[in-house]
Amino acid sequence: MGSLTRKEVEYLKAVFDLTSNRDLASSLDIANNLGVSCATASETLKRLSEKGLVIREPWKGVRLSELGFKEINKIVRNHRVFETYAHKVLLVSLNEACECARRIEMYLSEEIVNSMCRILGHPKKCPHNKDIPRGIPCCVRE
Amino acid sequence: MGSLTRKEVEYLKAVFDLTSNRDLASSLDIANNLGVSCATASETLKRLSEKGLVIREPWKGVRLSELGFKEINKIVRNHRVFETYAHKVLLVSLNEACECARRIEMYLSEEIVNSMCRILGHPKKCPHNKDIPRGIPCCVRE
DNA sequence: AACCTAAGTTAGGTTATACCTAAATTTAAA
DNA sequence: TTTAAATTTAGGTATAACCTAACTTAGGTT
Repeated sequence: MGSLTRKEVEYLKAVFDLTSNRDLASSLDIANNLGVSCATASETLKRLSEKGLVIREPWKGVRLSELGFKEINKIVRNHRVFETYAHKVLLVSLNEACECARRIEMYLSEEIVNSMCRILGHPKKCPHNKDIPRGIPCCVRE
Repeated sequence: MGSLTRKEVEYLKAVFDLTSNRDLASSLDIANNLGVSCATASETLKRLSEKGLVIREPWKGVRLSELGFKEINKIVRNHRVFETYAHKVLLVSLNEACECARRIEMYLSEEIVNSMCRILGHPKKCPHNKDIPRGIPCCVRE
């Protein structure tokens, strides 16, 4: 429905990162990750669970819902494709590329990102050596 | 100081456009342009004048301050360079390019835009045939 | 010169995001 | 079983954006 705010994206990214090992991300971990109080984190996560983006197990932690994963995976793809393109093709410093990617990641369109991805030859890793999520049907046939 | 909000950028763009002919843009013109009430426009313009981005002549209208012009000119350049690049190099439809440009224009960095501009050969016009503000020292020597 | 009317502004209210501290509450470990 | 740490709730603040209704001003008409 209503699209995500910048902060909500930050929270989802934190959940995404923190649950790469473990099953659940705790409010405290997320609070530390984002530099806010535990109460604020808890509150925002509650809102995100009401929007259906995370699954909350009260007093335990949160994980991404299917919808939440789809959303944030797309944004992570946007970030990593863009920063790779900016660094490799536009010849901008990696730092600069990453900073700009962070600001625009949630506003980039699939068409533009897929086009950059194609030009780059569908890279599997960003310059930080992190995985670039596959685009379907950009990198992979349906 | 505090950077611009998206809405503030919209207001500055409206002032930019509306004052291309005339000296002052009225609250009503801006309100119509943005689809808000006159009261809301007046209020926001007051805030922008407190931030030093527009010069307000109460009961008459507003114009961009030097700072406001510098800010919005940069954003307009970002928009037009990006949309040109997306259309010409990334081969995305003009509509798509413009839409995405609108969303990211205020977050693009100078380095990235200058790099796109260089690759395009420092074009003077965007695909809508509007002027692309010169980058200094990108398009023009200082 | 007084007087309308349209344009512009102010006053007061609403909603939403995003933060906080302090006070509960729950879980789990000693 | 007690207690400490983690978590949540309650209650509060600030800011951005919007609104309607009431008021003010400027400028053209008589």
